[in-house]
Amino acid sequence: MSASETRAEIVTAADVLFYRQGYEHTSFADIAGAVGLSRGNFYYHFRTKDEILDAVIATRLAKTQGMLDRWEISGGPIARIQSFIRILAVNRADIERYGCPVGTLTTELAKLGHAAQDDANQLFSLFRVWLRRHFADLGHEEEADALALHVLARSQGIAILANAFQDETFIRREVTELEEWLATVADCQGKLKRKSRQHKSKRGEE
Amino acid sequence: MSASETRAEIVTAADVLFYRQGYEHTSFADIAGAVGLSRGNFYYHFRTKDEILDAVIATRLAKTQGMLDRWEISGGPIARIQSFIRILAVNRADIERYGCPVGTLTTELAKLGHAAQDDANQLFSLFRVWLRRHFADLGHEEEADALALHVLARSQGIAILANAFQDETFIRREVTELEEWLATVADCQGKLKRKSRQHKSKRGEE
DNA sequence: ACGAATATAGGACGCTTGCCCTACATTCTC
DNA sequence: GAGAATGTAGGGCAAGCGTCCTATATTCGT
Repeated sequence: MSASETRAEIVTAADVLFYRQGYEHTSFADIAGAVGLSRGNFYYHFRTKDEILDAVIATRLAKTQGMLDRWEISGGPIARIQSFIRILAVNRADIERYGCPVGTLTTELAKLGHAAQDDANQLFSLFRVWLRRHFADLGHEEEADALALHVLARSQGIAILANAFQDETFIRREVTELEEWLATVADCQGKLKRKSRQHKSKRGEE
Repeated sequence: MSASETRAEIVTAADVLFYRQGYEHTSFADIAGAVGLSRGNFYYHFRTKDEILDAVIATRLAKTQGMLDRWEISGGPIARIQSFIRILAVNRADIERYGCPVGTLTTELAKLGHAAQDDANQLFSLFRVWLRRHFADLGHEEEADALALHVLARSQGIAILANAFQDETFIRREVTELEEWLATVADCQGKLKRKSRQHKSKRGEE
């Protein structure tokens, strides 16, 4: 098997293991075993555990960016922000069992004081600037960043409690509430727009 | 030094270390070193690491209960719920550095599949039923639990992002928003009560 | 077809972990 | 003040960790 294929397999396996068991609690042997490799061969592809973590974070960043791009091909800012909110409902089962992949990783790395902490935070930043842009498109230029952080925080909180209490109806209810909140924010924008016509009208909604 | 004193010192040291470094990342030697004990002596007081964790959780439960009781000696339900919300502001520095003690512990134990997971969740439950009771006192009997979980989730989300981004103004802003939200919930109760003596009232907020 | 590059296997290192034991010091009891 | 209970120290265990090395397969360019 080609080196890049094996490497990709390792990263994929490490990705899911880091998610389910945590970074520190996952050993070289765990990953090697999951891929079906010897530890020696493993070392041929990754010299240190940190290297694997870097690779995992890199692919997560790429996959996340891809997802955000996909959300952008159709619909307006409201629909796009909704797509974000709905990950909670879509990935409900995983979140109940393992929590949010982004939140749990950054939390763990923060406690470990790990060097890759900043890289992991980039995952949050990816969502943050994406959401911020769409809130700005809704006419909330000034509070765009605060709104983005607000949505992120709400999602993270939902994930944590869903994980702790394994409560499906809780997730559904909170997602609905968050969508209602978004609607009021979007509505507020409508009023503002009617007052003072925004400069760039690159909307596509309503 | 008496056995119970040493034991208490160990638990205190373990408590803060588990909070700052995480449970798994904290070793016997770390705790023993923090208290200034030999590993041998340590074993005299605690045979296993799980035993220490249980003791730590127990004291956290007791301390939390004590705090909730203290919040109850004065003020009405609104002020009490506000007390809860304000822990975020009060413990701002620690939360930025180490996250929420409850949230990070339950998250970690969930990933580890640790036996004490349920005990740690009791910490959440403590807050949950306490908040629920006070929301019920506000006239929101039916949605009391949902409202309690909502506040809990919001707090957790704020803690996570504050920890990731180390952003002080973010915490302050979100705390203010959460307090405003509480005011609308409380306000809604006032109207409802005037209308139909605090019963059969759906839809609490907004 | 053959040497070179690539890929895999398995063992071994030094260290740390949680855990356990035994020997010594201290304190308390009578 | 002798002896029992309590507390402390330090060493040592097997297992697992991340890391590294070397020997062997496999693939590939020419």
